[in-house]
Amino acid sequence: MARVRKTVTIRDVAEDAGVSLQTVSRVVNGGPNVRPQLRDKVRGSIERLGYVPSLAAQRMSGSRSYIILAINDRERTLADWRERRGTDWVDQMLLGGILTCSKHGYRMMVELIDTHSDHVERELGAALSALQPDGVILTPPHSENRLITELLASRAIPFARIGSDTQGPGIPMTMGDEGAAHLATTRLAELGHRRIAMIAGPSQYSLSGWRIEGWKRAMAEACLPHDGLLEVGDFGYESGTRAARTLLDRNPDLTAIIASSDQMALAALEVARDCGLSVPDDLSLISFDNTPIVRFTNPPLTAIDQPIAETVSRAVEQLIARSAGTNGGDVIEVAAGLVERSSTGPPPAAPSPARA
Amino acid sequence: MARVRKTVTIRDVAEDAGVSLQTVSRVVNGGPNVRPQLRDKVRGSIERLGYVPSLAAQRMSGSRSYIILAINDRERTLADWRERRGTDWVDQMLLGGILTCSKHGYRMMVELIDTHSDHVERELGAALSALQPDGVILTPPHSENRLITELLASRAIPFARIGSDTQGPGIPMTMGDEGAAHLATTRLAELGHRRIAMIAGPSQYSLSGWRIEGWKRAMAEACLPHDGLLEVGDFGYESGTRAARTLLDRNPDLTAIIASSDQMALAALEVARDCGLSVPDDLSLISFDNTPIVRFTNPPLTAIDQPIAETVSRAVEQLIARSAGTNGGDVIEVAAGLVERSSTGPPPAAPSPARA
DNA sequence: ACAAGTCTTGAGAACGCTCTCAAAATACGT
DNA sequence: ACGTATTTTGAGAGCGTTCTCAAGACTTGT
Repeated sequence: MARVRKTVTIRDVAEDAGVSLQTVSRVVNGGPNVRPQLRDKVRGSIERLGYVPSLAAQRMSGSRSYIILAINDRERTLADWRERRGTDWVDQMLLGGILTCSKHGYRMMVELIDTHSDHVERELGAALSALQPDGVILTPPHSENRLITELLASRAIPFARIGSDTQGPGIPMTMGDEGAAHLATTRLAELGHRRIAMIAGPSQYSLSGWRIEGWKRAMAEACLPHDGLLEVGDFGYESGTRAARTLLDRNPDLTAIIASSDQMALAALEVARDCGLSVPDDLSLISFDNTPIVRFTNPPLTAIDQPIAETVSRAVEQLIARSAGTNGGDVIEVAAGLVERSSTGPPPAAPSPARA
Repeated sequence: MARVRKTVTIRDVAEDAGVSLQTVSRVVNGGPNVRPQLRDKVRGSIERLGYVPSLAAQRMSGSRSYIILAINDRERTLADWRERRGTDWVDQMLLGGILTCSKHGYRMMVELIDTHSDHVERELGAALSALQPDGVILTPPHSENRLITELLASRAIPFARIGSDTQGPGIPMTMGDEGAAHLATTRLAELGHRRIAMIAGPSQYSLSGWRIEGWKRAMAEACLPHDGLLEVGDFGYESGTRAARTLLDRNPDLTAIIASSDQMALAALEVARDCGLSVPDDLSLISFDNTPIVRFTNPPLTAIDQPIAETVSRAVEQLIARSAGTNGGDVIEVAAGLVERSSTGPPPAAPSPARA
């Protein structure tokens, strides 16, 4: 039976290296003013004993907790998990966050918060008190929630607001929504489409507005009118069905749709199928998000790829560097890209016979 | 400008309630021997001041850290993320873990470890030293890694081994792999299939063996031979392609395949298409995992749903309750279910014309 | 060679909490 | 009413680290 090993503390290392506890601390934290010879000796002891500082103790005495907290919407995340829709935001945040955090000796924790509940403050406050994170990453819709941003500001915790450029405290970060919508629209226009509709997200989200702007700008640049081509959904499947139906009913000459989420795009695909329209022969479709599922639909969807991981990674670095304190700096923007698959193509020569 | 609020400590509460610091601690931890009247008073102060104990401080003084660590394979997880395949294990662990943890006042942290590297011990050791988790959850293939299980045992940290029933320390938990494979095979046999092939996972995984056993048992019960119907893959797409090709080449009378992962099933679907076989008319297909993507393939795949979330949830409870210490208890099994979609049906009356 | 500086090291307090143990308050038995 | 058992409360140490600040060991300039 293996002996239970006691935890190696900084004291053990100090003793082993024959130096004071404080010197070890300096070596561990890369502090200045340690003779190279001593440093090496201490490093040797650390290595040999397998010493790793306790995060809890570091937090206790020092000013840092080495924890970055990522906030997500509980309802939405749980629903996505339960219905096995995939939880792309969480996945991508983890991807971008964990790697970057660990590169700097930090850890990332995920917290789910009820946006719509009035306990937002309580829930978040509890998490902040318990964890005392060095930084917080907010995703939409939290990133635009006044209660949340003010709570964080009042506690002087640096935070990044992803998908938000509103005034106020925190580091605003966007993912090029205007440009992405513009890119998708322009691409469709180049393919020859004239009637390009947009299924936007809810207006509470700033990014919904940006996407609409990008779309309108591209339409204007291509000298195309956009009247009657805008519908609003809530990012969910059902709202996509409604929006797609309305658009197709109202515009017999419609040949392309840009949906503001994969779920709404999936819904549009289904509606098109119901209407006897072939994608992409009769109708082209571009979705936002590029979650794993859109590679496996029939046809696979052309999609705007949101650089969530990259954005979160940059947010983590910003937060760790504390470069922004709690006062907003410039908006940081990471550009989105377009992944072309098989749901886009030139418009049909004449209106599909299935229509009219 | 909002005043920066100082953290509320147990001392503030004690002062506010006019009691000793120790009494507050007892109330917070639900300790015994506190007069109801006093308890209520303290509760009131806690509520009013919004006191939440600092996790770090709790860890420092007490024996618990209130952290459960979930270990995943780094390479695999990163690859899944990068290639946007979806990271079902991580998703499901989070789903089952976060909720159950928070119900008990715990937190869950995700750690990615390189399985194949020889720093396994170093990496895991560092995480354990830094976090000092109260429990660890191991997923395959870590759950069968001697280095890991022994490291955990030597540190006396309770841990659960998911997908493993091997002897040794830790709580073994399985997801009914034998039964699930048996169920899938039986279902196909009931539909009239006689030649039911299995694409298994690598033999290092215990669950690969269990699935093969379940399949063989069901075949035997249906009085069907299983010779030449077994191929082994590595859970990845490419290996699925190879295995499916081999099976179809070797068995012109093959009418059903059970694949040990969604990726391999997807590959089999593609191979079938290449061979001009219709799924499910010419070939029925059942996959293991039921990740989000298999709902969107054409046709949507019938799949074994692994109750990962449920299993992790139970693991968390076991760990928190410490009911098992580091000595293995009974194997805990959560049963898997079959989700029928459109990739299964009766076998063709005669061998498909596309074959032969 | 000496004062004044700089670099290197260490001692001790502090962080916020829980633990152990002793003191005070209450309950119980006769 | 008294001593004894039990419950309730509090005081003080300690967890592993970093912080502040002071002391010791070198430099450097004259």
